[in-house]
Amino acid sequence: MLPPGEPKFRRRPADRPEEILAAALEVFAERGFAAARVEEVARRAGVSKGAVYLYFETKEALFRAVVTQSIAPNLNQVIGLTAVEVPFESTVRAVFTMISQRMASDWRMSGVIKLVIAESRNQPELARIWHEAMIAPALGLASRLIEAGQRQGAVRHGDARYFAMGLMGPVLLSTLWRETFEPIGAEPVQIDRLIAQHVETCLKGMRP
Amino acid sequence: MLPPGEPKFRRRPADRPEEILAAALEVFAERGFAAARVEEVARRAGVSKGAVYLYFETKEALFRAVVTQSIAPNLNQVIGLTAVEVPFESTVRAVFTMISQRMASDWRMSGVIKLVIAESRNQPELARIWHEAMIAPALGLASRLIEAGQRQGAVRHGDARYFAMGLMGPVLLSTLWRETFEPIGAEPVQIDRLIAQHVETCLKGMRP
Amino acid sequence: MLPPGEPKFRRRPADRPEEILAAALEVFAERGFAAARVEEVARRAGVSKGAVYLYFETKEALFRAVVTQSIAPNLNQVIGLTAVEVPFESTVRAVFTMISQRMASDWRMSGVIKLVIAESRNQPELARIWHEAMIAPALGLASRLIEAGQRQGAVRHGDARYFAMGLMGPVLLSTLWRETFEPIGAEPVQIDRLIAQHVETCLKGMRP
Amino acid sequence: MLPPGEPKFRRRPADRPEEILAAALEVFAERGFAAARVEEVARRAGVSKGAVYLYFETKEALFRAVVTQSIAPNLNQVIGLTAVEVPFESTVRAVFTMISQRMASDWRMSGVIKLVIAESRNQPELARIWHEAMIAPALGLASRLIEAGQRQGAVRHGDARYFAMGLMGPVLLSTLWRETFEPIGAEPVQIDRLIAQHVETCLKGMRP
DNA sequence: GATGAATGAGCGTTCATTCAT
DNA sequence: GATGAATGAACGCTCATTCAT
Repeated sequence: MLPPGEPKFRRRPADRPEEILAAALEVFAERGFAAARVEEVARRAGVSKGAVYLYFETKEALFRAVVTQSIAPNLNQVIGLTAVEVPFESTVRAVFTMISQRMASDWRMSGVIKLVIAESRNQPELARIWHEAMIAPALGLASRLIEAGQRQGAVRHGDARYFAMGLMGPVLLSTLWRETFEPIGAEPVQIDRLIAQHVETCLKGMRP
Repeated sequence: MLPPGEPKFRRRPADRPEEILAAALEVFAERGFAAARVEEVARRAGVSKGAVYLYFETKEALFRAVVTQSIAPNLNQVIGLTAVEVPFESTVRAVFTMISQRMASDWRMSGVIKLVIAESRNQPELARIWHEAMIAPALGLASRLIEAGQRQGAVRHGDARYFAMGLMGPVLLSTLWRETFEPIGAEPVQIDRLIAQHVETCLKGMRP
Repeated sequence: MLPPGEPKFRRRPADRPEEILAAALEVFAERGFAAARVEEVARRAGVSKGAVYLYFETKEALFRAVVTQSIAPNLNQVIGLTAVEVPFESTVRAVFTMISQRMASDWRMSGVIKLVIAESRNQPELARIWHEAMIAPALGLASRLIEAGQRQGAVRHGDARYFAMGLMGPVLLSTLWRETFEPIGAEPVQIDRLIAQHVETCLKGMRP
Repeated sequence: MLPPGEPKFRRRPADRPEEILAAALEVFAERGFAAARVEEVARRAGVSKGAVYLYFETKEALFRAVVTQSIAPNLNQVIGLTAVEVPFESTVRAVFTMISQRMASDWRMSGVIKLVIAESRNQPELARIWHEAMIAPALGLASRLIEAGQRQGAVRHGDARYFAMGLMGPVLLSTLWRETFEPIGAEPVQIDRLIAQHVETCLKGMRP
């Protein structure tokens, strides 16, 4: 009874939007917003060009969805750590171990970070959302952690926000390194080893 | 350099390429390569659209020129420091003081860095050029400096390249912060202060 | 006609084509052929988009059906008047009273007239059908009536077809007025009063 | 010195917009707004698709320009007649002689009238503009003329606006006849003869 | 050299039509 | 029969590039 050959249409389950989002993240991360072609997103998602528009109003809406959906899963993980009450240095090690594991395993984050940076002028609303939902909370959490360390006498005098940025900077560097220079043949960075070494350096350097 | 008596508002054709490059950097940094319009570059350079094509074969050639011309001035300055032979920590402080001053004063570098990151997949040749001409030499220089420090017993055991990235990471972070989040109202970062604090933290943390 | 006991809100499949045609006339009259969307027709008919294609091969076939089905009911009514043999002026008054009542009550005719006019170049076959089935018979009927009046000495010398058009013109004008200018706030026309006054004027003006 | 073959570009004088408008009127009148293709307008104007967008922002703006530019020349001509003070019947004859000549010679008016009618729901602003700039003034002028005739005892009792519509109706009918039914082979209407006969009929029928 | 009107390939988006369910 | 997700041709609009002036 099955007709020979491939059926022209195939009804798929409700995960179509996710498949399109995944394909869109790939294409946007590779090409940037303007150079990405909707048809290419559709091709990688295994659907026709028109199907993309069944789920997303415009190319820009698709882009927004790509960026905003990247926030939730990471946010929860970071928030989870605030509850734990442990000595300062152990907490910093735990947070950055988690971050480096996420960065190493979740290839999607690197792409989104690059997109937010690259498109911030064209889509300031996305930069704002990312700042408010991801950057500011994470930076605030780290700053408060450091300030607590300073009050406990575990951390020397200094701007807590700059200490936090000093810890985070190499995370960003290694992420963008992987996105930018590894594809053209630069020596790979082992993110977990880089971060582990850097965290120890900073912890020692931040002691009174 | 200007012939005396020449009124300075008189545009001399010989300046055209530089003016176009400056305008192009502005527009590319704001919009990215694909979303940048040649006509907008021409407008900001005060020339006609056709004039851009008198000096640059294509939009892509213009982009390549923007990125490659940004290398030379910075490269010389870094190379200059290798000649000087001073104690390890003083050299690190001197290098990063210079870097933070350049980053704070030369708004063009931030834009180019962002462009190289954003367009690395579309224009891998540019990422390669930047890596070979800027990143690898600078990283190699820093690594060799640190290795020398380790041989002198001034720096503890550890991967020299990761120490260098640990030092550089916050420079990149603050640069992209200024490009990405300050325009949407995020709290500004004082790059020189951040870097100064971070360098002291790392120097202390890198001691044996 | 309805079987007794059948609840009237129960949609019977046999009504589908009529419901679709009614919805299609609405949408085509509002938007014109090209701007009308099949999905909107389906929505107003309370069926799915696919259902339209169960009854009509293509959008164009649906449009043809809308236009051609509008012919029959009116044709019978006009033809009915030819049988009656009454004095000239009474017949003219009777015909135009009927026309003005139809025009005032049957909002569908106005829409179809507008469609035939608007789409005559894209669908010349429809203009031809309408001309052959509606316009030419009606105009021929009126012309023969007037020629009879002229032979009886009740109507002055002149082109009978132009007299007929002189009588019909304001009917068309008021119909299109209602379609075109009343929706944007122009003063409404009372079609029956306009036609009554105009018929008297023409009858008097056509006397020898 | 002339290169053989056709030059790829040819700079034309400042009448480009008019050429495009003329071509656009043709295409819109034939196809309606939605079915008209910008590329076809460009082809008939002898320019490329992109050139249309040098002079008109969007297809809709082009359509608006087509409709609004049709108003001015006719308006002046009608207004000119209000100044003249002549006996009632002579004035009516003069006005309609002028109208029939315009309609017979200026093929553009018929197309625009059809467009305004057909697109009034999609582009109500245009129907409003046409009503305010053409229809209402002309109808008001005719009504005032007839009311003056009534005060002079030259016109019998009756609604002046309906008398005016009675006079104008056949003008619209014959115009749309030419647009709609003559292209499909219907017998042509000699607009000037129809109107001349109709005006005499109405004038006689409007006498007290 | 310099200009900017003109070109036309390319892409976002729509929607008539199809067909697996 | 009915549905509506899916398709893909078509078309509006943009903008890098060209070239007559």
